[in-house]
Amino acid sequence: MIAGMNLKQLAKHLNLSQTTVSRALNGYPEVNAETRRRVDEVARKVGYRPNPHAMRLATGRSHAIGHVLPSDRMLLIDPHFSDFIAGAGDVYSANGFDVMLHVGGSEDEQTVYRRYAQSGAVDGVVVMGPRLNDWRINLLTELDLPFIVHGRAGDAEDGYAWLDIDNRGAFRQATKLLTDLGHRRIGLINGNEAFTFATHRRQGYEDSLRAAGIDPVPSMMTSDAMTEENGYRQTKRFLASENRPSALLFSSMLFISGAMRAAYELGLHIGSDISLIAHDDGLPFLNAEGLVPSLTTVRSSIRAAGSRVAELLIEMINNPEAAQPHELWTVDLIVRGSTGPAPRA
Amino acid sequence: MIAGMNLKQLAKHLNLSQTTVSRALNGYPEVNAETRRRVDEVARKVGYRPNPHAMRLATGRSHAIGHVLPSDRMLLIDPHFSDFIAGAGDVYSANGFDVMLHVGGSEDEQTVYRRYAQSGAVDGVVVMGPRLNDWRINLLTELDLPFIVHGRAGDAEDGYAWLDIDNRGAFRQATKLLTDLGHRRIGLINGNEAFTFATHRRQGYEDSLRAAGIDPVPSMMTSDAMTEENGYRQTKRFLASENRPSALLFSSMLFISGAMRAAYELGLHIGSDISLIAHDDGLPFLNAEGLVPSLTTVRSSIRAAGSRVAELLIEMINNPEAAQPHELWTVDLIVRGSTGPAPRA
DNA sequence: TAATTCATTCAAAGCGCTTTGGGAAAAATC
DNA sequence: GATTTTTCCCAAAGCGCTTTGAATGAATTA
Repeated sequence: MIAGMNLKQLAKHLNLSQTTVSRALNGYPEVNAETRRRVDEVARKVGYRPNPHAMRLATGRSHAIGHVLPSDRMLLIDPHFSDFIAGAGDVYSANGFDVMLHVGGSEDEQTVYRRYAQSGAVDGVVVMGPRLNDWRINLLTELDLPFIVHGRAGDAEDGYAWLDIDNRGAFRQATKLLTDLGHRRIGLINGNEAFTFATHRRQGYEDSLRAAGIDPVPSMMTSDAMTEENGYRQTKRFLASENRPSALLFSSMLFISGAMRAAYELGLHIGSDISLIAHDDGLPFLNAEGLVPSLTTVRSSIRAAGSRVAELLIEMINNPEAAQPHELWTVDLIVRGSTGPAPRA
Repeated sequence: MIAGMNLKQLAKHLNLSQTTVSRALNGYPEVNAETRRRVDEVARKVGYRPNPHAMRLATGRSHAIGHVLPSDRMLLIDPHFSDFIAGAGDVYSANGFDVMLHVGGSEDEQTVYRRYAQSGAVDGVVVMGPRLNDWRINLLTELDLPFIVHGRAGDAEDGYAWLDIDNRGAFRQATKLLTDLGHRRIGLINGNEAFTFATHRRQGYEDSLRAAGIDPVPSMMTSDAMTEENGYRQTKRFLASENRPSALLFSSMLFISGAMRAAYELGLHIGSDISLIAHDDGLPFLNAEGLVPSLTTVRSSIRAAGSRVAELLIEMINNPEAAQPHELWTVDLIVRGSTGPAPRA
């Protein structure tokens, strides 16, 4: 294990040219099997590591993936992000990719993308938390920087790569469970509907209401940052209103503890007086099954999505000709103890 | 705005040598004021951006900071991390630094650090979630890679740069508040004590118990992953035990909603039957003030710590001769509604 | 006026890698 | 046996920047 060993030295050490060593190391065919073996062996023995900057300069490829998080968009700098990146990170490093993270700062988000594209600082980027007709998609397309969207940016689903969960279907299922149980007044405590995932969830909710002959009304829906406090406040508001809902649907587990507190405070029994369903991203510190009563959820691991998004992006980078991937993941409804038949009026 | 403009072209465009242009752009003194002005102007006009890889290769400096997160150490891949990085990220990008994030993957953590050091992939690293006598400190010192620890690794506080909050003092204060209020049976629901922050908190708790003439006993302490579920379980266990504590101290807000649920379930009134204090890292989705009753906390923003850690590290990188920074932040005790006098036995 | 110094600028040599364009020996073809 | 291919390897150019070592003319000093 020699510290600052570089190609030149390694080549001299082997009595070979840099060219041959480089080729041997990078798996090019025009090198004798025995030579390659020797090179590999010695390289390993001396702990040779190509200098990444030199490699990048020479190849123009950075072996890095960009994640850009605006700091004003607080909703992303949140636990969902770390779980997503935990999933993606595994795949990145398994494939020799680094993550370039850019958070907030003075430089405007658009400039960051332009810089990435022009300088080749990253080989691709992941777009998280897309909004309706997100401008990033146009920009990145124009810049010709490979990217994949976690989620979708609206109705036009072609023209860019994405992986999304079926939020609409999930909330359709969840709502249907409730209507099937006889609930007629069902409140939706949604995330910020500037994000498409939230509007999709509302649509699913409305779909099933209509299918059950119920008119969706705005007074039964809220759209807000996903925090414990909002969960508490909105739940309390709903449950304290006259003609209160008998069931509530939440866009995030982050709402739930607040919601449960509100129910406790009002002396309502969860699962009978009031039914609760939440979307569960599988955040490790918030376990739906461990709640009392255990929580009925529509569940899809955001971490798994992170891994898969990473895989797809790397494939796109390695094979730019291939078709843009589009993956829509179905979401499982897991019925647990927090849902029950609608109480008789 | 010309796309692929490089130094050579820019120099030709200006009728100057690359040398002069480079120097002008980088603020070296040996260039005429008027020339510099011209260079700056034209560079801006054509949108010239130096190729970072070339820059890195030439200077050996990467302008990047490494954050390495082992995926097995789940406690770090959690909301605390994203808030920390949100704070740090602002500072990084304001100073032209990128974040290299490495999460899990097959490559072992030590190898990643070695690679970073040898290849100059990063100019420095941030060590998060230190344990007692954390091996990373020795390794990084040996590798001569600038680093700063968020937290401390044990008793020897010299020999490495760190920024920590006064966890011991914080829990001393919190515990003292409780003993002053007459509480004698105080439970500690701590994070995993493999991490130094948690042991420091226990020490603070024990300090104040002793000061009040109370013997700390293991049966009044737990040490566990900071999840909602553990908060619920441990609280319930404590409160259901005979001779139950009249006050509980929590190492994280993540425990709290679970704890409050447990109290509600047992019909205990928070703030009178049972007093609660938690450490509050200022996670945006979990607001102590918004709870009902509002929660007494010891509070220190992890996001602010992130910014400051970033600043310090950048200073260290820019000025390697300077003394290693050590910052110990005091923590504020904020008394709110969840604490009250001990109930008469 | 001659000898120094200063202020600017430049050409050229790296940084450590990949890749192009040969080239010599060995193997295959005629 | 002569010619063509193949196999394997190399020298050198290039990626886009920084930095060293000189060179020029102007300004200063003696």
